[in-house]
Amino acid sequence: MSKSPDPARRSERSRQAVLEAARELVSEMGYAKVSIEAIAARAGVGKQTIYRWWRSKGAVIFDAFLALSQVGDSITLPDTGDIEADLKLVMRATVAEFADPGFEAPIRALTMEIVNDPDLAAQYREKLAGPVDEAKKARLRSAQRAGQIDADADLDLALELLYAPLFQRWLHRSGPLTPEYADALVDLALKALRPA
Amino acid sequence: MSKSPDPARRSERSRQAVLEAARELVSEMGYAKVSIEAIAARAGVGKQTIYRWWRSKGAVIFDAFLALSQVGDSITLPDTGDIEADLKLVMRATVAEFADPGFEAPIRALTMEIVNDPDLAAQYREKLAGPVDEAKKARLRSAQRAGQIDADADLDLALELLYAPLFQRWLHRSGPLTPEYADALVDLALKALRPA
Amino acid sequence: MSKSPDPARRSERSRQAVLEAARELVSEMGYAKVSIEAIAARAGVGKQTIYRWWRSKGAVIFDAFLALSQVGDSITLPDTGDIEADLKLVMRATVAEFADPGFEAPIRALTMEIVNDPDLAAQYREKLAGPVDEAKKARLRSAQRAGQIDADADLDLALELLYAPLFQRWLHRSGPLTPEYADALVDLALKALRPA
Amino acid sequence: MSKSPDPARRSERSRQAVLEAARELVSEMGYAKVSIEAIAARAGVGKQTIYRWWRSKGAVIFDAFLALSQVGDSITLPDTGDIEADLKLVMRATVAEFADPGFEAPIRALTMEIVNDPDLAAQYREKLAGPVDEAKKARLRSAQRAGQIDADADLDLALELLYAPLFQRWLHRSGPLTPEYADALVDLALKALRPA
DNA sequence: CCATAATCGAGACGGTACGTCAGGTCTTATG
DNA sequence: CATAAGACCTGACGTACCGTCTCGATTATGG
Repeated sequence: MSKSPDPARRSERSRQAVLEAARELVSEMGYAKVSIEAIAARAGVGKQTIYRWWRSKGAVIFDAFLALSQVGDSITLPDTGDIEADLKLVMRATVAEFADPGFEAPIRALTMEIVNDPDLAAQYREKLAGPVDEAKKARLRSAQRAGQIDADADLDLALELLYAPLFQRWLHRSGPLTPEYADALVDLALKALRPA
Repeated sequence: MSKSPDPARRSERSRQAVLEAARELVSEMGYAKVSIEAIAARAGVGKQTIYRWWRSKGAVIFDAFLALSQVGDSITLPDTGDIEADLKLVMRATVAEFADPGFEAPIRALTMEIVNDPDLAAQYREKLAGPVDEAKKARLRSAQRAGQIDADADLDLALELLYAPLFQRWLHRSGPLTPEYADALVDLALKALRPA
Repeated sequence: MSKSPDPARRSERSRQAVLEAARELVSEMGYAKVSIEAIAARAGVGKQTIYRWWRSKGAVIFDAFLALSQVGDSITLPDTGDIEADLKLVMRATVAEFADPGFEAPIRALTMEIVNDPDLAAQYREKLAGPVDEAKKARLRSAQRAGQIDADADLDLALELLYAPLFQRWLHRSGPLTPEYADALVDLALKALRPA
Repeated sequence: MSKSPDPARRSERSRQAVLEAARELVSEMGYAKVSIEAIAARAGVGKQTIYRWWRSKGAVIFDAFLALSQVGDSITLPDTGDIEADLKLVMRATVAEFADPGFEAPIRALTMEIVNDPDLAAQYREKLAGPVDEAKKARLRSAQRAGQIDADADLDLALELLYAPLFQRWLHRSGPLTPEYADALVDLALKALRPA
């Protein structure tokens, strides 16, 4: 009765080939210039096989990089007891990641999809951002317990305060992304979150 | 010597028609589904006329909304002397603007272009974000003079602290955009910017 | 190894639709004004389907009329034993055909292609002119056996002597095409071919 | 009141430049690929100047080669008293001309125009073919007077008999164009024209 | 241990849009 | 006022992909 394909019969070989081809092509020519046709050709796969298992080009590429960054069962951020030092470490790492030209294409590709497609945005929040944010909030909660951060602080807002400026600067290319920037951002955010 | 078209001979009528058609079409069907072909048809203009004066679909649409939001010679933010009240007013307005479904399509369209095209990103910063940011920084400077904000604060960073969280929440649809959110954001940011 | 399309997968329905559309359009508006775009539209076929199977507009139109005039396995000209009467009959028919306004457009279209494209000229000779000429030469050979024509005559040249004047007069519109003209031409040619 | 341009004001310099450019371009890239735009550019002339003075691309190109082959006030064919020898001489020359690859492009260009455009065909007959044919007929008339050709022969038909086979063979590329062919053709035609 | 049904690769199909070329008209400024 | 220049609208070009649709040729159970 159902018309949806039977996942049990899905060819894992084809799935992997498609995702890998997608990753390669996005890296080589940028998100916009990648076509389903090209992915199928590179993967040695029929177009129908892609259409059978993915809703759109965006979904394929999204999956491709999702699978890549798939986080383990649980992530934990460093916790030395010094929230400032720990955050600066993490933020400097994040800055470095964004500055890496190899990450440029895929992250922008992911972002494009998220801007356009609410479904993918939800999937992104659930599968990628969510777990990471949970880990970050866990570290902030630890800082709250240690009295380094206001116990009443809204941690979602706190995360935005820390990460959104960095993300926006990268997205709009509105300024340099340096370790100093990361430090300054942490300093400022922590000032905002300081216990009353 | 040059082979680029002579701007003196440009038809203002055609230029306006194209920009208006672009605006209409983006509003009606969303950025992704708009084609240069459709813009030309709607504007009653030859495709070549578009290609003569714009580099890409993105450039046209960008121009269309740029022209729309083209700010007057100078923008000034309200300055009642109370930075908190003034910022909350402005931020609530910004939140309202982002929440307005009528703005959704064009702003996402603009954002898409900026993500993809460094040239347009630069143009965006120069023509749109720049002047607005200057006005915002002017208000912050006034608050610095009034001793409401740390005199040593990096105002670029301060702006990011205020606006980036809002922008990211909208972009990723990661939370509600309410007046309360605006207030909370201002409170937090001002705490970070408070004089030492 | 080859990248050319697989003829086995070719859609006969599409092929027929294209050829018919081509014939109709040439008849309606003349060769020069027919476009591949129009043929595709009329045939309810994608442009690519035409480009996949034909090299050029000329090739399509050529095929269209080739298919139309496709001769059966063998053609035989009348043979009453009187070469003069038989030839006059055939030549009068040919004259009538050329004078028929309904044949004008397609024949001129075919001729245009032949003038420009050596490949199509070869195809024309092989598929259309060749078989017909063979039939004509068979009749002349019969006349040779009957002693009505010089046994040593070069039959290719003989055919040219008979048909080229008619064709040129039609092509250049340099004179009337009447039954009398046909008769006069036969008389003259037969005089040239008379046994020594 | 009239809208047609005043020929008196026509720029001879422009006219020459256009015709020369047309000739060059046809020789370089073949009739079909020449555009009015290219002719104008090469001639250093505004497109309008071409449209003002010529009806179509065909008319320009036609004019270009017409001007080139413009025959002097009168042409005369050799007349040694031996019609066979004289005709063979002329026909061999004609064969050579047709076989010359340098003549190929322009003659085919002219022919294309004539096939399609009755007006140009008329012009061709009047300005080019006509005078030449008159000269040929004059030679045949001389042969009639000398008793080498039937006095009652229709000279128009006689010309066709001589030249059409050659022309058709060239047009359809249906056989080699050699001096021997010229001779054979003359022999055959003269046999047809022999006095009774 | 096959039978049979879904998936697979391939790629033709009807389409839409691309970015380019040229057609023929119109405007502008020179001479 | 004809000209060189070239922008304009139009329409066709030939190409790239879209998403759908057959085709055999594998698979991979489940009867």
